[in-house]
Amino acid sequence: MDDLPATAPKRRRRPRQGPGRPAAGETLTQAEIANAALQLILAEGEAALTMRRLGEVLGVKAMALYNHFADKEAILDAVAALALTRLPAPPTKGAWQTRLKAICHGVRSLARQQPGVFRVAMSRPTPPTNAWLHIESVLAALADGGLPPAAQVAAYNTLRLYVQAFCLWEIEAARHRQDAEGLARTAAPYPLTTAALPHLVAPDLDRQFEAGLDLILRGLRATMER
Amino acid sequence: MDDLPATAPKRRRRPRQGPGRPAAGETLTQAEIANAALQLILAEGEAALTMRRLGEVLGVKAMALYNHFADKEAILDAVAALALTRLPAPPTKGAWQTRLKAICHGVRSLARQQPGVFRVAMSRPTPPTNAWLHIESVLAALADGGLPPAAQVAAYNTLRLYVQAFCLWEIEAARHRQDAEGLARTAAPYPLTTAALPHLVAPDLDRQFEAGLDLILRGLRATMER
DNA sequence: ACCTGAACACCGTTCAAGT
DNA sequence: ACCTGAACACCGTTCAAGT
Repeated sequence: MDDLPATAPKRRRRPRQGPGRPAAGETLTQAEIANAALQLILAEGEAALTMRRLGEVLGVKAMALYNHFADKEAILDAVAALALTRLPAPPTKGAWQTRLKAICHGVRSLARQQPGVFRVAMSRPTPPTNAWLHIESVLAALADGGLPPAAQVAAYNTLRLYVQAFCLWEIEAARHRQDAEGLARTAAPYPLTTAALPHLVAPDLDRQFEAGLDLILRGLRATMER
Repeated sequence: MDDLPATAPKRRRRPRQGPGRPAAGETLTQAEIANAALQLILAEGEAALTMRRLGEVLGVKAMALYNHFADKEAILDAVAALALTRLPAPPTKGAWQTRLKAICHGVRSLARQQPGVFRVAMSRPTPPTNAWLHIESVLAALADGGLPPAAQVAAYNTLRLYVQAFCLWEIEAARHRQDAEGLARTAAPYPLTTAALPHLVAPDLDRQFEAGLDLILRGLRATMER
C-alpha cells in the first residue's frame, strides 16, 4: 500500500461518467446540470431527483448545485424547458384540423416516451418560454379555421387542458393496476355505470384520446360554420 | 412549586379543541382523522398536512395515526372521499346538456371553495368509491342524448379531463402572478401569440370554462345528430 | 387495543470555511 | 468563482415499550 503524501492528489476535475454527462468543461454549467437531471428522471424516475443524488451523478456534492441554480424549483424549470425541446417541429402544411391533431399526437408521444419528465414539466406553475413556438402553431391552425384571437385562445386552452390531463391520466393508469372485481362490486347500485364498466375500468386509450380530440374538433367546426 | 407524585396525572383523554374536532369519543376514529386532515388543509394548505402536525391537531402523537391508517396515502384517500361529499346532488330533470353543465359547474365551485382539498383529491391514483354516484349522473345525461355505453365513457372522460384540468389550472393561476411585461418580450417573435397575448396572460376564467364546456357539448350534439 | 419515545433514513437549504 | 463539511429544521415510518 502507498502512503499518501500530506497534500493528497485532490481531484478538482470531476470524473466523467454516466450518460448524463455531456462533454464537460472543468466547471459545472446550468445546461450540464439540467441535462443530468433529465437523464436521472428518465433512468430512475422523479423520486430519484434529489439534490444529493443529482450531485452524485455529476461527481459533485449537492451544495455545489446552488452555485448554478437558486433552488431545486429552478432546476425543474430547466428540465421542463429541456423537455419541450424533444417535441417535433410543428407542421406548417395541411388542413387546420390535421395540423392540430398532429401537434396533439406529438405531445402524447412525448408523454409516453418520457412520463416522468412530462409530469415534472406539467407540474411547473409557469410554462417555459420556448413553449411560445408551439402555442403559435396552434393559434395559427385555429386562425386558418377563421377564429378571432379571443376564440383562438379559448380553443387552445380547451385543447391543451384536455391533452395534458389525458396524458397525465394515461401515465397514472400505466402505474396502477385496477382491481376490476372490487370496482364492479361497489358500482353495482348504478346500472349505467355497471353497463359501461368494461370501458371505464379498461379503456382503450388510443381510442379515448382520439375520441376526445374529435369531440373538441367537431365542436370547433360547428362553431366556425355558424 | 409542587413536586409531582411518582405517577403523574397522565391525561389519557385528548383535549377537545379546534374546529377539526367533531364531538369525539375517548379514542381516535378514522372519520375523526380524515375530518381533521381536511380541515387542516382547508385552514393552512396542503403543505401543512404532515403526520406530526395532524397528530398535534388531534391532541396525539403522529405515530398514533398509524393505528388507524396504513400510511399517509390512505389518509389522503379518505380526504378525497370526504371532499366528494361536498359535491351537490346531481340534477335529475332538465335537458341532458343543462344537466351536464350543472354537474361541471358543481365541480368547479367545489374546486374554488376548497382548492387545497381539491388538489389532494385529484392527485389520488384511484377515485374514491363514492364517485360512482356522480359518474352515473353523467352517463345518464349522455344516455338521454342517445349515446351507447362506449361513447358515453369516451364523452365522460373527455368532459372530466377538461373540467379537472381547468380547475387545477385555475387554482394554480390564482397562486401565481404573471409577469406580463416579461412574457410580452419573449413572445415578440410570434405574431399570433402576441396578438392573442392579453387573452393568454389574463384570461377571463369564467368565459374560458364556459367556452371549453360549450365546445365539447357542441361536439357531442354534432356526434348525436349524425 | 391504542398510544408513546426514540430512532432511522431521508429531504432542501444555509452558512462559514476552504482553494 | 466555485466547491465542501457540518449543521438546521424538517419529512414518513419502524419498532420496542408502555398502559
